[in-house]
Amino acid sequence: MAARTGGQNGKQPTINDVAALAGVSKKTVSRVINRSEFISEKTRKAVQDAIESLGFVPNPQARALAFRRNFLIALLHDNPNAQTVLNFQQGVLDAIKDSDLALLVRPVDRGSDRMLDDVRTFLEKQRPIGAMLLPPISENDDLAKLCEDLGVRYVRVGSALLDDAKHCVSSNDREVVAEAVGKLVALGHRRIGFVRGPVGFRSAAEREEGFREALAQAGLSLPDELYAPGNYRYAAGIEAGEAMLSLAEPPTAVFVSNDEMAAGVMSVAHGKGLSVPAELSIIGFDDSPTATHIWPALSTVRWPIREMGSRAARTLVSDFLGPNAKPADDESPVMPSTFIERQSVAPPKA
Amino acid sequence: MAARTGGQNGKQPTINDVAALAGVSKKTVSRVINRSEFISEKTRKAVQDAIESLGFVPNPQARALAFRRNFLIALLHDNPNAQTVLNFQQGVLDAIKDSDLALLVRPVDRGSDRMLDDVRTFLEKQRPIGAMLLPPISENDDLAKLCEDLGVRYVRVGSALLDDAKHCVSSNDREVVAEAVGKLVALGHRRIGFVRGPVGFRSAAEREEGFREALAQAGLSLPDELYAPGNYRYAAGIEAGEAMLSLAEPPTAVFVSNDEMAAGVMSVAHGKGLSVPAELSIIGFDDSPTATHIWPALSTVRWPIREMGSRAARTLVSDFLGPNAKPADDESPVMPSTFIERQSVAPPKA
DNA sequence: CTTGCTTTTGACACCGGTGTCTTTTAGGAC
DNA sequence: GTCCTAAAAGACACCGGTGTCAAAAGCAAG
Repeated sequence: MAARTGGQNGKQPTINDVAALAGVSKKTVSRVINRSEFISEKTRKAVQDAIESLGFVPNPQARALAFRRNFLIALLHDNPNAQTVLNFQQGVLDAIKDSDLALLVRPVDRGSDRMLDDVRTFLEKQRPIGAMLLPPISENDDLAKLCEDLGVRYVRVGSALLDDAKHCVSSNDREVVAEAVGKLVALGHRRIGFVRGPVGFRSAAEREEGFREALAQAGLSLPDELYAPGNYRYAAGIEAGEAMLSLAEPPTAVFVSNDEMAAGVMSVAHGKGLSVPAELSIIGFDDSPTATHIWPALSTVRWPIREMGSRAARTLVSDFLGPNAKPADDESPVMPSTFIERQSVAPPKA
Repeated sequence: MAARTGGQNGKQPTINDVAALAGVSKKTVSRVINRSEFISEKTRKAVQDAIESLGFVPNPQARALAFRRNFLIALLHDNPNAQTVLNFQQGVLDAIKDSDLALLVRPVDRGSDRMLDDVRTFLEKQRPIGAMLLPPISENDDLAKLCEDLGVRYVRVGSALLDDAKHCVSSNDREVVAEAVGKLVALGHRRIGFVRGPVGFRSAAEREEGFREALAQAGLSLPDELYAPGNYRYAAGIEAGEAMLSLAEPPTAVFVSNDEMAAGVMSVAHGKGLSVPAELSIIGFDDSPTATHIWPALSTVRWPIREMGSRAARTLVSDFLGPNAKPADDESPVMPSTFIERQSVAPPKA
């Protein structure tokens, strides 16, 4: 508990006040703040005391100006889903908690044709040290190039490596999807449906590849009628469910590329009086809140999203976070997703 | 499309460059940037051209320093639910889009006993112009007082007026809950259960009051066994559902204080083979994504959360947002919630 | 007590803007 | 043309820090 003199005379103390009180020059105070090594223990102590007793907090704007560098990092996203953004954000904050950094969050409208200009303006104005790009905009190479051009560091977060390791944090979706689908096969499922994510999304492609790998591994094929397009929205799940579950020979299990669509498929199953999981096993992806809010609870794949946030921040600005922050060079930027088994999967009936 | 000279020679142009190019003093350029009125049209034009051709963007840190004021507003929240935070945030951004302001998002750990100190440090360091407090932390008077003391403007967002209108944006939960429950009554329901939100949350109290108002209005009573405590979590919904639906005479309808718990109740109903809405009507609150992802889709109450975000920003910093931003004094800070009817409500069986 | 070196400290300019006050310019009345 | 006044523009200090480089202090060796 430092003595809080509060806003005495209504003004924040400045470095000059500290210098005066400690009987040193402001530069010396600056050295203490920035942990310069060329300072005697005695002086450091005196300055520290003065800082404490005044409740001095360095003005970040002044520092930013003098350093010609802003202690800000930006999180750019196009709301893949709210929980993901917030968890990621929390991970970032875990990482920068004890540093001087602050986090700027910036939604980006992927659809707009002014998107690049908007981001450019934002980056030019705020000049953050670095930017973290969440999927799906992390897949946009122009955006990465823009950061590069503007001298803003960047990290791209995705379901697979999108760039060299220095600019990437990713999960291993393909493997984990293959593993999950492998479990369906092991339970005896032979007719397994697939609901895809939106075209042009890397995450969707990765999940599909993982799915196909597992089928190939088991020597199974994917008939056209068991393959549905989708866009990660609930309505697409409904459509896919309607289509597949009306078939003469419906699938006994489905892998759906995200939880929201999986909820749609499940709702169709309920509507048709099909019991889940007895008559239809469903696996989703995301481990969104929805996964446990529907009935039966959905087996799904979880991204280590908070950890990815920390990792992304550390990759981006390890040099601002103290000695242990930097991920070792030989450490892979791939963070493992996990398959979560809940109640929506069972062996096929009969 | 301004000519983008890009990062020529690797540096951002400064106000001095603009001044030199336009053949005026930097103060004059400053006047143009800040739309001072004492400037001739001719000079303004010349300066504008210079700005355009250099692609000059004023350095916000330098401005902040000189103005002794930071062009930042902060959003403090304790993740009431992810979608809410993000929607609110979007509303704020709608409002500040064309201004010089930027948004800083800061999660706060309500549980921590260092919470106040953390926030204080944050505010002292960043010195935002103002802070927006989302529920439930908006209900914390100490936090509001802290902002006051630090000279940081604030706006508290809540389900009811928490402070004077200058510091408040709220919804009219009580009324709308009463209206929703009124509809249950109108359909013929007489045994209506209630699942409460966490003790100590204003939002929970408001919803309960609305519920009781509607019952009183209809001359109905609320027997103890139809009143369940809760905490806004799914598991609490499960518990409440187990308790009420095991009764000899279960309710024919339930009002649940948020969607997440409502999903829990619904899942118990499914588990017991009760058909929703035929045998049990359910109303939730929040209009979270979950509401439409469960089956049947949940009737619920929607906060005008994005609009509240815009409104909060405008109340906070109307003086930075141009002439039309200020909400008129006689305009109420109460924004209307709406009852959304979906498939989880029907007349009682028999 | 000097000398010579290293460590510590300080003076002063500077980062890129704005505030204040002064000077210049423009325009109208005489 | 001169004078006066208001509008426009500029000079210079300042916001609160850091960089640079020179000066002071500390210390061992001579």
